[in-house]
Amino acid sequence: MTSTQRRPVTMADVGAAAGVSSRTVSNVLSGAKPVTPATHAAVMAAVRELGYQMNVTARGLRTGRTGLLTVAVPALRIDYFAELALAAVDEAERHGWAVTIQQTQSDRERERAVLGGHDRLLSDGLVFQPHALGQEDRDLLVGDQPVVLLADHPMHADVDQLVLDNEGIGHAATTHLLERGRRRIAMVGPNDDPGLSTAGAYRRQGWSRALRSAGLSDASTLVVAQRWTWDGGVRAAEELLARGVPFDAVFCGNDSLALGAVHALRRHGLDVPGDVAVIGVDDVRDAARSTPALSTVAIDVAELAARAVRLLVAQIERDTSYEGPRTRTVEHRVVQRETT
Amino acid sequence: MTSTQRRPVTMADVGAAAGVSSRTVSNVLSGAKPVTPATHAAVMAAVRELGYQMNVTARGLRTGRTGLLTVAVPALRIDYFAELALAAVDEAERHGWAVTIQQTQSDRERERAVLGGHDRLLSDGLVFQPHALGQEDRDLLVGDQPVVLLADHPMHADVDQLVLDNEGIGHAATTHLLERGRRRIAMVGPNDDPGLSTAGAYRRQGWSRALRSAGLSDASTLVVAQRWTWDGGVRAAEELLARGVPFDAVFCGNDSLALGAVHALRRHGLDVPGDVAVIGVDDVRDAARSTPALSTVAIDVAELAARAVRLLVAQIERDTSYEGPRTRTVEHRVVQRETT
DNA sequence: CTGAAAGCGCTTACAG
DNA sequence: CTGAAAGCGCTTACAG
Repeated sequence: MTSTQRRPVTMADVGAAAGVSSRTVSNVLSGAKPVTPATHAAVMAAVRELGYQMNVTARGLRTGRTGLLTVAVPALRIDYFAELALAAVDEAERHGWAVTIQQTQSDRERERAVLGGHDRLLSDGLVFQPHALGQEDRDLLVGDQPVVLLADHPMHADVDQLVLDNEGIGHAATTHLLERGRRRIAMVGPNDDPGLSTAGAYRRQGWSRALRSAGLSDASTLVVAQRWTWDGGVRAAEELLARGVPFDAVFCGNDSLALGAVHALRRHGLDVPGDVAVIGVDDVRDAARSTPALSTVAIDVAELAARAVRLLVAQIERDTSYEGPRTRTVEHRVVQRETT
Repeated sequence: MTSTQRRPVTMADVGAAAGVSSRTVSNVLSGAKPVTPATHAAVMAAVRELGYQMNVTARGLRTGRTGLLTVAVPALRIDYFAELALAAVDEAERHGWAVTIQQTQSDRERERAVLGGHDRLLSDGLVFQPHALGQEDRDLLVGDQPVVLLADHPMHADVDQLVLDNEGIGHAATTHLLERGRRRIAMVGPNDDPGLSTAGAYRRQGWSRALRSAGLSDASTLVVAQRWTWDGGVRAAEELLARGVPFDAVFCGNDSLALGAVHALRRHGLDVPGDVAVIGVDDVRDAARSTPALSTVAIDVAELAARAVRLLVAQIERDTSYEGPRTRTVEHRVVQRETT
């Protein structure tokens, strides 16, 4: 007995059934060239009859397009990146593209591999949030692959990048706390690894500047959170409490940290914002949903992801609206809710 | 002036530079056949020299494998599906596969297209959570494409499926509320569209059975939530309050609904669980994080997604551990937190 | 408007 | 252990 595994139906098979060549089948299915109504009908009938499905890999080899976009982020465990990735999927679908998601785990080698690894990616373009990449890796950013960079600071003038004003974000958050009458404003976030977490470093600079402008100092209330997650926020708040240094507000590097910190502070019997005000950054979905609702410096992640996808698609399709590589600044705004 | 667009480097180019044929380059890079150390070194040097990157589309056409898995879910806006999709990405990466995510928006045509659309998908297999598919579509489930189904009820004996015991889940949740002394137990969830939300219909049956066993009736406290989202939960709770029918507990079809319901109940001055106990289903990440922490019937989504991916990979790779299509039941367990 | 043929860049039996 | 050649299933100049 031989295997019953049937050979997939090809365009040639459809053509044979319809009495035309595979070229005509291709023209009917792609709409690239006009065909007579009779031919069109015959081809479509054969397609249905044989249950033909186009081999998109073969089309991809021939056209150089796969219809796939890659979104590469540090880690999906972090709410911000999860929302970013999912919003990108959503927007891409709206434009007829599919998305594959890659996690780099903030590993430099993996980030380098995403940009120009051993294999050329199956996808036609890349939305990429680097984290561990250094100045030495700049050259990789301008490869043959269409790229839109989501970065903490400008990385390369010849690449499309959407850049956050992180110093401004830190300053805005801290200024908000000062305006609410707080004077002992702790910060949770910045990693001590100089190569990593540049967002944290810039946000910290903004925090320092706001404090200095108000004639305040800061050194004793900076807490390092190795991971910018909810659990990291819990641990950071506990460390802050354990130190015994008084504080009446906490500026957290992102909302995940802030939500974890609020949780931990309340578990320890503190009132938020009565005893301690807390503000985060990002405005992830949970920020508005949590009780008390979290004040934050909002970045519209969904809009950011959508912009990145639209920009990438324009670049790939050489849309007339595409005006070459640009560095664009992403908006942010303070959203006051219940924790400040 | 001609365009400076350079032709991509091919295996033949690498072979020419290394003084071997493309076949040998292929063998070196894939490791399919052994090569002498000298040849290996020469090829790798040429690869580095020329900056060669394999065209994976061409490899895909030849081998019939793309290294891509598709995960198709109703909508990423629903936390459960978002977690499912992201957990699948995570597990797939661990096995060396990439994932593309598709949203069907619970649209029957889109669900049919995912199974056997006009185009054969670029991916090698499918993890699929159907929602709008009916009995008439059963045949599509057994196409040429490797599939693992995540279903609300058994759909086809010849397909790998991981099935929830939804009646049991409804019964467990309601029994838990009864054990906590509740007697007027509302339910939020089931859609009135008979074709949709079979999960809700089965969970409702379990709720009814538990109430009947306790000698209680239910009819007046069933609320339909058109969308199983946080907003839907807010609206459902408000509708329940507006009716004026007394209730001391709410069983919600999922956690998103439950979290929204808790939020709305508290906004209306009710104490949870003092006045009203609330339980959901799924145990999404927010359930444990919210204040008060949400009691729920936990389904380990991450483990479910990981199991589905492992099963699919085994099926695709014809792993010896793969034992043919099976219907497996997914575990659930009541997790009591603060809302009950 | 349509056919016959070349070619996209790989992998893999066929020889040696 | 390696080379020369066929072929995966499409699209697209080249003819007619």
